[in-house]
Amino acid sequence: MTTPIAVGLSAVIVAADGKAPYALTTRHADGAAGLPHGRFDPKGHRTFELGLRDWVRAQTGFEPGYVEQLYTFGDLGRELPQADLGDAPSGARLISVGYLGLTPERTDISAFDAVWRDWYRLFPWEDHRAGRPALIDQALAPALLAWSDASGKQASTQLARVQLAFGLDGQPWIEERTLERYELLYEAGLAPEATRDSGRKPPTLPVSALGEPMISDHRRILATAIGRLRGKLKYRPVVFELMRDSFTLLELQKVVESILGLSLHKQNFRRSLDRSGLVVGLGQTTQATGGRPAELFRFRREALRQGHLSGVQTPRS
Amino acid sequence: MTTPIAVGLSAVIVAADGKAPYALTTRHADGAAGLPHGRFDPKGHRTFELGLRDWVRAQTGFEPGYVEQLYTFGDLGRELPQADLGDAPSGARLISVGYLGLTPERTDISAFDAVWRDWYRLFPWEDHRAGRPALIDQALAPALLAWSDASGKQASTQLARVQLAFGLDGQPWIEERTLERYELLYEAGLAPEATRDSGRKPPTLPVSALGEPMISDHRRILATAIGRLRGKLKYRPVVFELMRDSFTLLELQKVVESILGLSLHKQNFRRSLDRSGLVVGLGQTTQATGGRPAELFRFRREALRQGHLSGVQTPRS
DNA sequence: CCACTTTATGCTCAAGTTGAGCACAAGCTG
DNA sequence: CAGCTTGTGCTCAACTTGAGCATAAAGTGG
Repeated sequence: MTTPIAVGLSAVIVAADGKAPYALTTRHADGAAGLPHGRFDPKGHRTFELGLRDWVRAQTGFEPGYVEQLYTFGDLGRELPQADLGDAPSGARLISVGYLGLTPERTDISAFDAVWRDWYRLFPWEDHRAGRPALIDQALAPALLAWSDASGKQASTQLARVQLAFGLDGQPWIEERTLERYELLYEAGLAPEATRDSGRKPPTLPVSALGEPMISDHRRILATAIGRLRGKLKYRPVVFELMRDSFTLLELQKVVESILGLSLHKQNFRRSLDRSGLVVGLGQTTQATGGRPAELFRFRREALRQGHLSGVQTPRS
Repeated sequence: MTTPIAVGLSAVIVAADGKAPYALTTRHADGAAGLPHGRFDPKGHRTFELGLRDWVRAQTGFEPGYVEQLYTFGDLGRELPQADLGDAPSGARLISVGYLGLTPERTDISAFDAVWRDWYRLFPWEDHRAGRPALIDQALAPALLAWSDASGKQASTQLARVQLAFGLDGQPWIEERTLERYELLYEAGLAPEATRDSGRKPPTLPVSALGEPMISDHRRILATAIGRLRGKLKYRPVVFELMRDSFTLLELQKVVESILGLSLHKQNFRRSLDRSGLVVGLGQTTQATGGRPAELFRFRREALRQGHLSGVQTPRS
């Protein structure tokens, strides 16, 4: 008797505005958040992507545009509780394929039990736009250092991981290392998910420092998505999937900043955009913002055809 | 009655020397090449990676070191013929998870039905070290352009894809687009695998231009691996997984060149290495090469701990 | 031993890019 | 109109990159 395999498809659908980046999430029984997800149906779905689109549509009413595969998670023991896949045969081994989707618009999903959730509520340590969050050095770092200290033979390795991931001890903060940071918190038993999965006692730090947990391994998938998107912004013109047809350069910058969780140098940001050839001015201006009216730009989709596929530069301020 | 799912694990294990990059391949019944692969066992394998290591060891005797996940392929219709997974229930939907492994040494695998195969025999159009291969413009481009021309309404899209992927019409050759190129050849019916999968008539171009086919979707997985490795070299210090403990800078350069399929500017290559802090001279020299003895270097593993994780620069010559 | 070949390595120079910031422009508000 | 807000142009020094010249240190054949 072989163990059957069930494949779960999960989607991180991202939208962003000047204030925050949002992930499309669903609400579950006890108020826990989850990603839109469902079981891959070998009969009904010709490809993963089509299956994923079906599930997202069914659960949130949202119709995904740009979509790419993120990672396939197959580890035993991370995915069990609440990984509600409806008709999955009990006792099945669950593996899950994560996808990243981008959209310019937070569509109306009020008819569904779904929310566009500011992802920094789930990862409060990731938002450095207003400087390094105090909770890192006040709450997380002490707990992580204590854990690494108690890691016996591996103490020095774990210490190095913590320092690199969280930018301690003079290390720079590298925004793409979102997954590494989450994994460390999980391993250190600081993520509520970890203690849920293992039956250990829950962490003592408050949710305001540890972020809101999610069902199953969804926060891990979200962390993967954030890290990937932060990296990809820089070498592929994907931000534009998050923008409407026309936008001002500041709007674009704010979106990039919200995704990266960093603030950028304004003049240099626009200079690099200028040179990149990725955008063109429309000659029109908008005065929606208060000060001097800003020129509207659009993404030069033609640039893709011409092989321009570097991303936007991200000069820190 | 639900359709069962079988998960296949496939490995692209790469080694390289000054002459060529090699992938560890297995030999099958009719002489066709394949990748080490096998079925993921939900009972026996705690993680994909462990399962993969088991299969590679069993089929080739090779013990993988560095390993990373590449992509999960789930499309219907690409994977059927010869995807011999032993005890897979017939009628199962097969999905396959590809992995990339790197090793400094072409270990002895003569006891197994395995070969270290120069990957440019499978992708002859990918090797530009001695200039752009004539077969692109003489054989592939005409066939691809004819196909795009015959693509009806999509003709212009397909034309643009071909030009971008193969560097036609003034476009630059971008070495990472390995998968895009293979996909185009597949879609155009030029890959023997495509006609095998669909029952259409096989292509008329010779294997010397189209490359040797592989079983199942293995050449696609290999193309994915090549593209990923070519990209990753530049932003993560992974080349060193392909080097022995000590090496000369020219050896390193040759390995990078063989992976990229490009030749590089020697002085600038070493200058950038120098500045990167990724290597240190050992003070010893070797005169294995004929001319003036070269200094031996080693990878500064400490650099990883210090957060240096950019890759090597690749200044084209 | 010397001219010559081969590989290794140092160095220069112009052009371009980046990081940082000053200054001015063009709206709105009280 | 002063003062605030956002937008936009421009400069300057420090670095990086692309390209190539020049020299060093081995081996080889005469």
